[in-house]
Parts: sequence; C-alpha cells; structure tokens
Amino acid sequence: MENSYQFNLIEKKWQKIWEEQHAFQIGEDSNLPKYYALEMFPYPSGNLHMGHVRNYAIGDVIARFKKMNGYNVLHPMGWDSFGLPAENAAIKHGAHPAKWTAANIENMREQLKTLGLSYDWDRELTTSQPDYYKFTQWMFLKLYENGLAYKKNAAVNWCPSCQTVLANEQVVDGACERCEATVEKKKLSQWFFKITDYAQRLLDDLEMLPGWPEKVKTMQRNWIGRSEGCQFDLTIEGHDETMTVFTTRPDTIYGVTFMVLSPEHPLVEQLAAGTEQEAAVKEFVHRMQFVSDVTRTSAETEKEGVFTGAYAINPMNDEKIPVWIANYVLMDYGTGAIMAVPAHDQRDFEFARKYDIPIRVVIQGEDTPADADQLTQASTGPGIMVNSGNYNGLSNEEGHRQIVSYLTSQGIGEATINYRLRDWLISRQRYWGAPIPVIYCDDCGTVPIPEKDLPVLLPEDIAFRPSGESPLTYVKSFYETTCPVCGKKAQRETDTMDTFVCSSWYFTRYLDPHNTELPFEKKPADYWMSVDQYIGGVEHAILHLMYARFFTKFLYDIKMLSVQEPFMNLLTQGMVLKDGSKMSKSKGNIVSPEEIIKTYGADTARLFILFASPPERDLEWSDQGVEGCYRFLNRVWRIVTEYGDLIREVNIPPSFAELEPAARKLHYKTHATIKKVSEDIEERFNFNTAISAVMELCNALYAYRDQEEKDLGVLKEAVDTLLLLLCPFTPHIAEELWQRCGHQESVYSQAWPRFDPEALVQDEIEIAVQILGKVRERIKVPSSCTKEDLEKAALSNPKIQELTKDKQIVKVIVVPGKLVNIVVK
RNA sequence: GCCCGGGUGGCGGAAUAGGCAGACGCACGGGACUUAAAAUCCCGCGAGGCUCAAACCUCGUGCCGGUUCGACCCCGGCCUCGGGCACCA
Repeated sequence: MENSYQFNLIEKKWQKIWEEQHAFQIGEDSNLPKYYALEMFPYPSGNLHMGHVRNYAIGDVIARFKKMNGYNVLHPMGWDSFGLPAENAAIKHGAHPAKWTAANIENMREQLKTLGLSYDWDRELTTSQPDYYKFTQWMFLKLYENGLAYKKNAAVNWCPSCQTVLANEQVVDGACERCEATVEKKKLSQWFFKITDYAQRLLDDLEMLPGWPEKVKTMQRNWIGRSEGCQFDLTIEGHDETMTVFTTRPDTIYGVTFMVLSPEHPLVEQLAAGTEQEAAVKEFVHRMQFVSDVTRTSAETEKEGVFTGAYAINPMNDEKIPVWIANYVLMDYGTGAIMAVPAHDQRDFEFARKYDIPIRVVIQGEDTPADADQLTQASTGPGIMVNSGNYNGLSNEEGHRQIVSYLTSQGIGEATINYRLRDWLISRQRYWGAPIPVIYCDDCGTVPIPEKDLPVLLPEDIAFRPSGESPLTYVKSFYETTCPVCGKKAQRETDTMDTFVCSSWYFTRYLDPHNTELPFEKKPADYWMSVDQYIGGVEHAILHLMYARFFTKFLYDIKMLSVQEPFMNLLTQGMVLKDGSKMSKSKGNIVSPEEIIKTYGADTARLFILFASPPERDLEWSDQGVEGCYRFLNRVWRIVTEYGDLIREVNIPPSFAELEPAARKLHYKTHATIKKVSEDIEERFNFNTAISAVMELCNALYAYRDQEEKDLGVLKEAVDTLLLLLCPFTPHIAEELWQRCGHQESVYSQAWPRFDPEALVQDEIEIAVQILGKVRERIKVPSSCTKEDLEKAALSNPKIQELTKDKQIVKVIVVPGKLVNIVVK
C-alpha cells in the first residue's frame, strides 16, 4: 500500500461509484425507522458559496450518521428556481430566464456533486418547471376553494426598482429586502392568502416544537403579535354613525382625553365636512397618502395630526371627546381608530404634549405623580384606579375586567383579540414565477382554472421591459382565453405568485416527486412526514418558516397530510465570515468553494467548515485552518496505510481480555472516542468537538507506533473505528481507506460502531485533591475506591499532610471519581 | 427602548449536571531526519514569580458584588459586541 493521499482521484472515483450504484436512492421501507433530513434548497444563482457548503455539509453529516445508525434516511435536494434574478438577467443580458436558470442549475448541480453529498438525486425537483408549478397552482386552487385566497384592492408595498409589490415580510427598514430600494405605497388589486385565519394555530403550535431554537420561536411570536383587549363603539355628536376602537387598556377609559382616527379611516371625510377644520383635515389626509406605511410607523417619525372638528362621547361618563386624525394610527391594525389616554400611553402622551391636549391620571402606580403636569412620560404600569367614577379604588386588572363586562352588557363592546400578522400578499407583477391560475370573465367574474387544465404554462416567447406591469400583460396569446364556465372570451390573470409560495410546500413534493396527478400521495407523505431535521440560515426565521407552517396546517385541514407541523427540529446555522464580516462581492472577501475543493479536496473543505465552529455560531474563515485540516487527513492517510498491511487479514477478536498496558490504552481510547463522537453528533450537533475527538484517536494511533509488540486485534479495531467515525464528515477518504484495508463493502453501509462499556472501565484513576477549593495534589487510586478510602488516601498523602499540619480540618468533601476537597481553618 | 445570543491564551474554539480552566486545531519555539530546505515525526507553548533546571507559589474565563467547601457555569448590578423587534393602540 504505497502512494500518497490523492484526493482528486479518490473523490472522483467514489462520486462515480455512488452515482452508478444509486447509493443514496431510497424508498419507503416500513421495516426501518424513517428519518427525513432536509436542508433549505438553494436559489440557483449559478455558483455555490461557502454558506451553501456549510449548510449541506451539516446536513450530510446528519444524514449519513442516521443511515449508519439504522434509519431509512430521506435526503433530497432541489432548486428554488423562480425569482427575480433570472428575469433581471434577461433584461440585462437578453438571456431567457428559463435558459439562464437551467444553465445555473447544471452548474450548481455539478458543484454540489463534487462535495460528495448523499442526496437521492432521483427526487430532484425544480420549482420553475411545469411538472412542479402545476402543483403550486394546484395549491392556489385549493386555498381558493377553501376561501383562503382572495383578491382585494389595497395600498401595498411597491418596490420601484423590482417593479413589483412586496409582502410586508419582504420590507426591511422601509426598503426592499432584495434590492434595498425604498418601498413606496401603491393602490392595486392583489391576491392574498388568508394566513391570518391561522394566526392562533401558528402561535399555539410553536409549543409543539421543542426542537426549534427559542430565538426563532420568539421571532415568530412577535411577528404574529397577538394582543388581547376589547373593542367598543362610541357615538359621535351630531352624526348617526358610531366609531369603533380597539384598546388593550379599557381600565384607562376614564383617562381618555382625545380620540384618534387613522387618516385613511372612512369616517374622516364626513366628520370634518362643514367644520372649520375641513381644509386642514383634507390637506393632512392628502399629505399622508404619499408617506409609506413604513416611514409612518418608524419610531423616529414625529407624531403629528389635526383635529377633525367632531366630538365622540365617552360611554362611561358621557364626556365630550375631541376626535383627531394622526399619522401614528394605522388603518390596517385593529379598527383604525383608538381612544387616546396620554397619561398611560407613551405615544398618546407625546401627541398630547405637542398639541396641548389635557392629560388625566387614572391609574395610580407607585411612582405615578397624581398631578399630570408632573409626568415626564406616560405611566404604563399597574396601579389603583382613580378619577374613574364607580371604579375608583379597584386594581387596574380588576377594573379592566369590570369595564369590559359593563361595555358588553350595554351591547356596545366585547373582548377581542388582535394580531399584527397580516394576510400574505402573493401577487407579483413579474414573468418568472408560477402564473396565478385564474380567469376573469365579464359574465362569470373571477373563475379559477379547472384542475384538469393545469398547469397554466408560462409562455416562452416574451419581451422583457420593466414597466411595472407583468410582462405577461403584453402576451396576447397568454391572456386571451375563454371562460371555463360559459365559454365566452375572457382574460387570464397576468400576475405570477410570490416565490415563497413555491417553497412553502416543496418538502412534501420530495416524498412523491414523479406524481403527475397530485402534488403527492398521502401514503408516502404519511410515512415520511414530518421533516425530522431541517437545516438552514436564520434569515428565514419568519418568512419561509411561517409560510411553510401555514401550508402544512392547510394541507392537514384538507386531509392531504396527517401532521400539523412541517419541521420537527430546526438547526439554524451561522454565517461564514472572512476578516470578521460576511463574505460579499463588494468587500472582496469571497473564498470560492470551487477553488478550495480544487486545491484541497471536498473532504478537507467539509472537515474545516465543520471543525472551525459549532454549527449555530458564525464561522471565521481561515486559510491556515483549512491547511490544518488537510494536514490531518494526510496524517490519517499515512497512519492507516502504514498499518494497512499489518491488519488486512486480521479479525477483530470478540473480546479483549488481558491486554498489555499500551494496547489497553488504545482499546480504551477507541471506545471513548466512539462514545464521544456519537454523543456529540446525536445530542448536540457539536461536530467541532466530535472531530477533535477523532483527531485524538488518530494521535493515539501514532503513539502506538512506538510499541514493538503490537496487538493487531486492538490495532485493527482502532483503525476501523477511525474510518467509520470519519465517514459522515469526510466520506471519500473514509471509503478509500476502508477499501484499502481489505473491506469489501462500503463504509457507508456499515453499522455505526457501538462502544463497549467494558472497555471504558479503568483500573486506576486520577483524583484531584483540593484544599479550600485549590488543587494541591493529584493522587492515583483504584477506580473501585470507596468514598471512605478516597478520603483516607487524600488525607494520608504526604504533601497534603504537610499543608494541613497546622490547620484544623473542618470538613472533607468527596466527589467519587473526581476530587476531594479539604476544608481547613 | 424591548427581547434573544455572545465576551475564555497570540487566533478558532473546549470544559456535556456547580467539581482539575484552556481539549483539539492554528500560529509560534525547540529537537530528530536532511548536504540543505520543504514535508514528516517528536516535544514545549495563559501571565507572572522563584530557579541552572525541576518542584513549587501567585494571579487568571468582560467589570463589580453575592451564594457555595468549590463558580467560565447559579443570583444581583454594570460594560461591551452581534442579532431580532420597535409608534400595532
């Protein structure tokens, strides 16, 4: 067994073998427990980056580990291939999105294959292909059928650069999350999915997910933003209409000194009509139309508003309350109208101070000054009710309950719950997406495409000119059609769906990827779902993960799935950094995976990225660290090939009694390593420490070289174990050396090694002896040593005797197997 | 402002139930091999003190305080970095 570690040859060799043997192809095998390992599928930008490598390396370790542990492992891969970059490339370079995308996928698939990942490529899916988006459209139809897809006219987020609308979730700090252009407000008729119907379940079922990071669940809870309160009506002086407000603090109702409507509130115009405020109100409303929601709701924006000229009546005491409009009240939350209590709400407080509106304290907290003039900020804490009529003296919590029941008994109010979560806007004025399967007929109105007519194909011959309308608007052969109900001429919807729709159900398509009738059959879905381990970037904590949960619940409701949550366990990996910041073109700090693989091989690339940091934390790229991992694999190569001839024909004996000390030590190390690596992978995903343990085993093999008389059984066991443990991390070198050591079957097909508790029993152990918590001596004792003997051994130790001779021993604490602590005076 | 994470050698990081701080790797230093260098193999490597050397001693996990026989770990307060949310009534 000569020659050096030629990673390029062996990696190619094994990738070819895996491909030819369909080594990772998998079916439903009911005899084995199933395991569904999934990494977030990539957008095919054309090139793999280090973030991908990290994501897929982590997934591959888990998938291979589970396979070797006897699970039937599903580990698929696909392409989230609809989306703007393809269309932008078309506009810029004239390449058709379909061709551009296909070429990128080709390229990235090859790059992925050079990493040696254990994917079942027979299940590969591509969301931009008709065989997939047919069922994205199917999902739309089902949602429509169940009243969960609807069209409405709404002021929506408009990205002037992408020339399309965006979901609320896609607006970050007032800018488009993709291109960072400032988002504008635009009134359009758009399709929405009624995710708000699922708000409570999306919130409650987070409890079913102990395997998710608390951070992600918190982010989702905040996003759903449930708040409990009550809603009630107020009459308006001189008007027949009433106004309805939502408040979480009905206990402060006696402190109301003004009301606020959102500028878009439908009552605004008639309330102001004929008053001397009319002109000012019109001017303000007009001005607010041009301010985006995002700017308006930013905390930095100063509160401003105008009086409408109208007065509402406080139902508790018939007090006349001026009605204002203000920028800080939003039409699409609650009722678009609030009761303002400046003493107990910071926003109302600021507004009242600015416009000299009276402030009245009604909840007396510990530090609340009774005189409102002394307030420097709103007092929002609990307290005793004052200035509140019959309710004086109650705790505010009790007052809350009583006032809600009073309003309810009067028939003007009720306890309600509000969510910040809004419905999901899915229309996009773009070409490269799944067409919304709907037809508009003059007679029949909005008509969903019959299921049998799916897919609605994207036309290929198309012109790209950024216009703010879908390019499909200009394709007559596309939009001109006939009504499926009455047969008359009709028009197709020309908008396409948000790409998040495609990625909200892809994990179910892998289960039955070639089905032409349905997105998937229930049987394979019942076998495989849910995903046991999902892995991806934390940037999807809200958007993708919330939408996928919504779809799963919907599919459960229509009896397509038997589970309510898609991903039982979630691992959010950290970013890959270089020189302390995220790799990016503009910073010029990109390390290309292709280059690294070319220079060091895929095994080294995988090993480094797994070794440098635990998966959830950010990872600092280090060329020297990569070098170190490469050096380690060479070290493995040399020691295994050196021992190879010696052990090839050896059988591992069934028991290891009576070993020489050095052999005993190696045997111990082998089993200690099995234990450590298994636990690190299984329980904590601490691949970095798992790898360091494997490195220690390798070092132990080097140390054993000094032995003239080698125990070949022990040696063989150690070498085999080393390769088995390496297999999930660095599969190519593990396979190659496994074969070179004389094994016929692939290392991947082997059972994961089990540690033998016998081997971990030690005759003698070292115990630390402390005096007052400081280690003063280490003693060797038999591992069977009792507590009493341990104490005796510690106290009789000469050094300890010397150190304690002038002192009085107060107490001795004995921790068996660890230490003895002597407390002296 | 609020909510989550972090802060440990020159660096990436270990310490898994409150029990020997610094595993493993990198960098660095020394030795062996070599005509030489690289590669490789072996040894050392928190700071300070004492010492020819070893032994040994002191200090040390962002800062201050607490609980405990014993604290990187628990509690209180603060500093700092990163992330998320932020007029949602």
